Amino acid sequence: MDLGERKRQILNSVISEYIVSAEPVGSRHIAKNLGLGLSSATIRNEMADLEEMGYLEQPHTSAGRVPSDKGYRFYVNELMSDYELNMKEMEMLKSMMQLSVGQMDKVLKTAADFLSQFTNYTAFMTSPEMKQGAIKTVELVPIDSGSMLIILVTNEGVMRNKRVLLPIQVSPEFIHRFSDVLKEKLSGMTLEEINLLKIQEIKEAMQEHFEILFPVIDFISEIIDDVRKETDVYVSGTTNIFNYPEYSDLGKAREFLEFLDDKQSVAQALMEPKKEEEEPEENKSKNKIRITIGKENGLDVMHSSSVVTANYYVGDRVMGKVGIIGPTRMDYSKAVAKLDRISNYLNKILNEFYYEDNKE
Amino acid sequence: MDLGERKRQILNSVISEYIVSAEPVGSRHIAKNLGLGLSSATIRNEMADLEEMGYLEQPHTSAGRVPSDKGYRFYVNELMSDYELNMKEMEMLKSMMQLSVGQMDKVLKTAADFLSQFTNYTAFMTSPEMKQGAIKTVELVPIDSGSMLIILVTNEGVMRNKRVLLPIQVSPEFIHRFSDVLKEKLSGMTLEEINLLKIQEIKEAMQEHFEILFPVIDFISEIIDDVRKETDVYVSGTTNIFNYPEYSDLGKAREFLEFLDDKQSVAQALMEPKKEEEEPEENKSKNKIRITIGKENGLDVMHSSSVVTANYYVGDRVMGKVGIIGPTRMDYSKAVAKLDRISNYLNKILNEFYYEDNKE
DNA sequence: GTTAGCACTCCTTTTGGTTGAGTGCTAACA
DNA sequence: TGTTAGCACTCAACCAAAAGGAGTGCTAAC
Repeated sequence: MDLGERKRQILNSVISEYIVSAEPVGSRHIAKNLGLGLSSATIRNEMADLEEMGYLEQPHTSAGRVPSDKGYRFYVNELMSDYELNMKEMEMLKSMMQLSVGQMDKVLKTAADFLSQFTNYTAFMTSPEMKQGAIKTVELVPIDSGSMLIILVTNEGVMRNKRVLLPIQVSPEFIHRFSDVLKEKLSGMTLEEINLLKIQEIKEAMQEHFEILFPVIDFISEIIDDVRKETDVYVSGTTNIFNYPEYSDLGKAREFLEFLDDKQSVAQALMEPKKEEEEPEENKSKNKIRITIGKENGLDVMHSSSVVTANYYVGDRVMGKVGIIGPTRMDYSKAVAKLDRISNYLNKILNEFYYEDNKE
Repeated sequence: MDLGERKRQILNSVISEYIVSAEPVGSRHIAKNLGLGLSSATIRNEMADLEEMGYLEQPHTSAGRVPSDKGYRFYVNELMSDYELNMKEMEMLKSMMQLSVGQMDKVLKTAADFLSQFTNYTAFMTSPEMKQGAIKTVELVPIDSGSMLIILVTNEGVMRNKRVLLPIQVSPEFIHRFSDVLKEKLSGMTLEEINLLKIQEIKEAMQEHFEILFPVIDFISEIIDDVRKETDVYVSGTTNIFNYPEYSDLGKAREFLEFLDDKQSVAQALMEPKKEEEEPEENKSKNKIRITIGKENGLDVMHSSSVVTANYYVGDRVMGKVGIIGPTRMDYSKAVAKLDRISNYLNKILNEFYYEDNKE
């Protein structure tokens, strides 16, 4: 259904205005603001039409109009213009780029922290998913006579370690030998590929102290399993929601913060639009940035919030998502622009630093 | 200054009542509630005295009385009775004890999460401080031709790792050899003890590829430094504050949540009463549980909150603090009892599992 | 098709009065 | 001298009514 130029302009104007003011916008305001020499009465008629079509809503009879989810959708897909970062924002961005790179988790967390400060919304970051769960390398490190450390580096550069109490006393030298055996036998394997045959192979190679093999295998599979199903979500800048009048009701704020505190459900909310193929093409914005508006989010708590996400990569494998959560009355244009910059930069760092792992 | 039995009883009654009701308590209520056959008028006189002495306050002329910080202090030190966990609470505690032990961070985080659920206040946990910063063991693990992992286990069982890009190509075998050298030379050392002589020793032992020594030393000191000054605080159950009317004002809630979000200042707030010796003995409760009430906390934001902390140990070295933060109108008796149980249990786990590291 | 005019709606804010819990003080009582 | 009944007073909290104002829909004229 096409809208006609004038209706588009009016809709655009209403939404843009509402995004900054958070107050229902009236016909008079639009009439003045919009350059067209139209009277408020004309605008009023058009707005009534837009409401009938579902793009606008009226909180009550004698109030101005407010965009509906459908209105925002249209705005995002058709009306919104690209936002250009201003000088100050460029400066901020630069300051982020000077952050040092260390462990991957830290890079990701720092990026999320920055994102929340930069956009003034709540930012999130899902931790790398280990889809295939292949082992890059395993290492055993003796700590003392009774315990050792298992270190496991996966395909995607994720690292985990776990301390294991030894069922029997073995020498450090033995642990080193054992470590070498494991490394040789398990490197490149996925969890599925570690079967009885493989275990037999390892057993033969280690010659003695078989008793410690099973606990080790146990721990390895546990670790991989952990990492694999770990729906870890890091959320930053939760208190930013206090900047927006939509959360000025204590109940609302509470509900939302409790939701954000429950990593489990945040993860769920973010994972939801996984049915990528079913989703209409128009819901995607350029550069793989995806916007989910209001009720498009499954969870009830999210019905008056929007989510803007981007993926991050190592090589060309999707590792996880970065994004922001804010009220549906979000400045989508700015949000997209900022997230775009940051995710690009993040990809750059990750690939410079971790790409090695995924070569070959 | 002694109070006399009756005043003590009345003060106790007022505070106990206020802790559950959060409403200013009036003379009439106390007259009825307290078994003594006194009229409200008498109570009124006594309460006026208590106010004059600074134990009680009046929000406004025609309201009941509310305890002051001084009142709470007196209550905590002199009046409060030990709280006995009831059946349901015992059950909960048991369920916590079944949690599996894995990496130390996780144990600590889980304990904090549990603590917040158990007490219904906000819980915190400071990460292990590495006071001496001695190296337990160092291990280098080749990842690929261009990089390796440095793993460092400290005295207290804290583990860190960092990936290092290699300035030159070296064989995995070399890295192993190098690893053995480092382990031999550095185990048990503190950062201060790694001096030029030591470095020379290592250099001699490694024979070739000296170029990679310095980056490694660099990283080691960086890691130790990181760990040492890392004022990491983990906060759990922030949204619990919504259960208490003192935060039912949006501004208050916001202020407090923003404070909790800023790990830096939380750390500061918790570290403050470090001048242990100066502190009057009475501020300490039995079993090393420390209570800081209202304005006793340095930071402004904390002026209407109280903090209850305990230390946790490995061996008999203090590793960090666990505790809870709540309104000054906190149920101190319950809070102390619960924290006591949990910190004891935590110590048990930590010592069973990590004590090895600190033997010898 | 556009617009001026006007009655109408309904939220928001203000105002003022009422209620009730609780106090301090005084005077009488044991 | 300590305790108590009585009473005037204070002040937050609640409620209802009134005023204000932004914005609409509709009608009639341009």
